[in-house]
Amino acid sequence: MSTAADTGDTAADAPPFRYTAALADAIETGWQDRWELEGTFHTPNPSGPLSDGFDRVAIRSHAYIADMFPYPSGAGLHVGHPLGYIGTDVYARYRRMRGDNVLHTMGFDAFGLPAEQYAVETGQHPRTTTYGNIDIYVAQLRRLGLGHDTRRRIATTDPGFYRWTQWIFLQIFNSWYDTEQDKARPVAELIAELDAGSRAPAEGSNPFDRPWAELSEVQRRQVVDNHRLAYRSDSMVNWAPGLGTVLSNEEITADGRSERGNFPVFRRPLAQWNMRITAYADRLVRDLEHIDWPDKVRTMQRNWIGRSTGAHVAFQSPVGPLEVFTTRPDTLFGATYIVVAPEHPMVDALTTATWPEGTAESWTSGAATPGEAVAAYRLAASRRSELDRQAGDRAKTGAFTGSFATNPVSGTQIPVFVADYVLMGYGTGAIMAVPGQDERDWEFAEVYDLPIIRTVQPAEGFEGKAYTGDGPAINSSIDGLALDGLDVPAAKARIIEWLEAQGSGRGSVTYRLRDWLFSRQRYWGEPFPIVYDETGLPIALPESMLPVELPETDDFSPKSFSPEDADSTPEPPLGRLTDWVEVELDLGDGPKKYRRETNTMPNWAGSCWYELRYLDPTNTEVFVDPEVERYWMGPNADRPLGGVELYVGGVEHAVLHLLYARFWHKVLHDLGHLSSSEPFHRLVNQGMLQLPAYTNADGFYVPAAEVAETDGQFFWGDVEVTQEFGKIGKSLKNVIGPEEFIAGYGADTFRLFEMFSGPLDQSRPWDAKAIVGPYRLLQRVWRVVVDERTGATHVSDDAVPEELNRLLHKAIHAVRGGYETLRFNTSIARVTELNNAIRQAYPDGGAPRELAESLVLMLAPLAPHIAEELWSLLGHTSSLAWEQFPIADETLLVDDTIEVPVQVNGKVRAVISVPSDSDAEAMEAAARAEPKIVAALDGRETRRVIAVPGRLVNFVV
RNA sequence: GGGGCCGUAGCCCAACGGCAGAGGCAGCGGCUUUAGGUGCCGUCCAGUGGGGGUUCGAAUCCCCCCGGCCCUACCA
Repeated sequence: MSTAADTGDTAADAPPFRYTAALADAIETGWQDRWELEGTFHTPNPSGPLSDGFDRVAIRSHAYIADMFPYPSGAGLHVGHPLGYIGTDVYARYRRMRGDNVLHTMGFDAFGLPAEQYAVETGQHPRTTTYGNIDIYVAQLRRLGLGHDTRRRIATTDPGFYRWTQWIFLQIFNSWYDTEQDKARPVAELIAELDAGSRAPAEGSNPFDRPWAELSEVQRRQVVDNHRLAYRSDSMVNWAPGLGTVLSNEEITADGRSERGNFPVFRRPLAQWNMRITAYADRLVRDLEHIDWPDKVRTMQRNWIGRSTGAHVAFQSPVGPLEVFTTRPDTLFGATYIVVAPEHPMVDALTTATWPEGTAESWTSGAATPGEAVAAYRLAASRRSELDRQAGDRAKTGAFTGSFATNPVSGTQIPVFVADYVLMGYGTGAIMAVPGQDERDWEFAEVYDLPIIRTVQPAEGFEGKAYTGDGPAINSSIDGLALDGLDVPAAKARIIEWLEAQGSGRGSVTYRLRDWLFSRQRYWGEPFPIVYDETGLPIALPESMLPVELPETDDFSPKSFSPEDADSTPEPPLGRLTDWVEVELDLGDGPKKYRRETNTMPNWAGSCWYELRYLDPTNTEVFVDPEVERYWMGPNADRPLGGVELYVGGVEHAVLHLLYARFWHKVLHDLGHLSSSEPFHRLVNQGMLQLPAYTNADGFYVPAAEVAETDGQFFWGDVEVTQEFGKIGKSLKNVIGPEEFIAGYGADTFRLFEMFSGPLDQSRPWDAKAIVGPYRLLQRVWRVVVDERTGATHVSDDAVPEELNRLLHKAIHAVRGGYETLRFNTSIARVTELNNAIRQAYPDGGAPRELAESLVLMLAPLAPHIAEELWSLLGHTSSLAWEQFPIADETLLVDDTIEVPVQVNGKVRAVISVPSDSDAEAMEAAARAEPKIVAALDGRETRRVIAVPGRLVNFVV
């Protein structure tokens, strides 16, 4: 690895005032101190506590530029992290110099499992490790010279922050989704309408057999709870007894074990908090049209939400109607059996006491009764995680329930199976199986020897099994319903019409998206602002009791069980704190005993709204002042739904964080707290750096830091190893931090290097040796202003010569273009080009001040410290952060004469010089006068002439 | 299985549909140096992964194929 010594700038022979790593270090830390002292990056709000100095910027336009905030892990930053942070910083600094009031800061996403697990291992409190890590991050970010408004820095673990996370939870808890107005409304309005009789409880929300007016107080509370956007329900969760906690699907490996600890994970129902994100499914899809995000991410969100249209169809069974969802109601005639998920509520009822007469042996799974077969199957299924069940190419398995249901069109009795390829969480948890038109059903039908009926004529030459394509319907007509001959869409429309007329089905829309499981049995998270009374129903704490602080304890480990103990029940750590859990409160009707909610929120909670708190971090009255929110994030012509102007982060958050944050934002918007209805207008995913990693002959990775290169070959000790490039991470043993580069070359060089190797959104290999390029650039820029031998500033007051002046203004134009489009690599190239020209014209110093100053200003967003230093050496007393970025003189962008190619049949035959304002006729005339063209045309007739002013002339013969 | 992105000098990357090269790394030659290194100057280097199409003109737009990367996956 390179160090300062490697760069060769030893004191002995380098000129004393050369720009070296040591000088860079002094300049950088000096300016970092000064920026902090002067509050250079303190951004004024239009009103409220942070509005000091707003008059100075009131007439400016404004821009809010943000990064996805980091989780402060113990490992610190590696070279991949700052790519986005530097990118937004360069852009933010550019926008400020372009004349905008720019809001740019960074906080920490600090709740979460790693801190808790580390704490459990070491016995240190998670708060200690978390805030210790934050200190390390803050120092690292500062050393990179990021121009953050540090007054706005928040951590999601700060009580002053999570007080508002809890407040937002209460907003969500206290609202319901009005499908008529298509927005969330306060629960109080719902109750008023129910009381007034102007509204009936929503479908499925009233489990009691009586109307609202006749319900008891407690029953009414239950009905209202069933409307809430945050609600409790028994849901299937991933329970890892060995870890003592439930896990999200993302925390489970493909073979159904916990990612951490590799413990078995079991599916079991537990009372959990959920967020009704499904109510927003349509809007979350629709509004993707109006935000400026990569197509890829929008597609991922659309797929995740998975809106599909089809029909619900009721099949009569011995124990009542069995409802299925299908996207292919047109294939109903081909439905030869039914499959229900193992967790389906009707499984017990459907399971018969004995095998029906004549049941084939292959259907009984060798069990004596259907009850035995189904029980065994359900047990096996519960031991597989949902992810595992979804993992493809597993052989189909199932169990026959003993029951038959009636196909509503054909009247056929078809068997009902339980199988785990049907998921309880999607649709109704039951499907009509149509092996003729569905590959999975075909597979299952082969295993159980079930009938297969084609209801769509396969295309000519089709030789596969299930046919999923379009084609005319066949075998699909009875009296009063003729589908035969119709294509798929027409058949769908016709059958839905028929089903609706018969009352045995209806057209419907279903989503893949499920409600968001919102509680965790962990210590290091936000407590819920919820208590329970003697009814066991949740009660929201009043705002005045926020925050509900995470109670102090040394006993923060989750209780763990024998890893195989599937029947154990999680015990949240907070549940052990009896003094905290059992509480006497006066919630308006005198002091009473209550029990606190002991789950905590998932670590996504804080990241759902932190970008709003940056706006108004010190406000103790509201989570964000509406006027401040409107100023920074309100909708305008460019951002029709409002939101952060530019948000940069990794594509790994394409779905979860960005979907959850959009959801909360929309709820808050509906409730009137926000003018914007989307949190992030423009999203850019920074590319991933690929670092060299090395494998030995056995294919194992060896620590990249210990590998040395000799004559193009790589060695780990004596062992020759093979180089490859891959994602930075522990598994490839190729993690490398920014510190060593900063020590060896300075932060400015590091920033340039990170920005120079390619456009921000492009992944690329990291070639550490190439950092000398940007280093040399800064040394050369330095020499334009400073005499290396004397340290004197050696610019002149001469006028800029014509040629250089044109080059300068072209550079300004191009550099701006690079900044505007986040292609900083091209800005750097144009700065380099200009600098090379200046140094060629003035090899011994004496460059005109105007040139030098423009050069420094153009470099400032990328390499702010050296730019500040040079700006100061050029005699300026204040920071250049707020200086005007150079503006190109349009008239200097075009030369008086230009060279244009002349083509004959598209092949370049000559280059001619013409006045740049020549019109097509003049260009053609000039081209025809060119001897080479005369020769090339050779007297032939020109059939067509294309002359594009300023571009080219093309003769077609 | 589905979806997306990307293939331009040895390498990283530029190029409103209009002369393929802005910039850098590496290499080579020279100056500097006791030497190595640094610094400076100069120089070398591809016809755009392959095939087809649209066009006066294609790296750029369209189709197919190859290669690489990323995401997602029994969603009825």
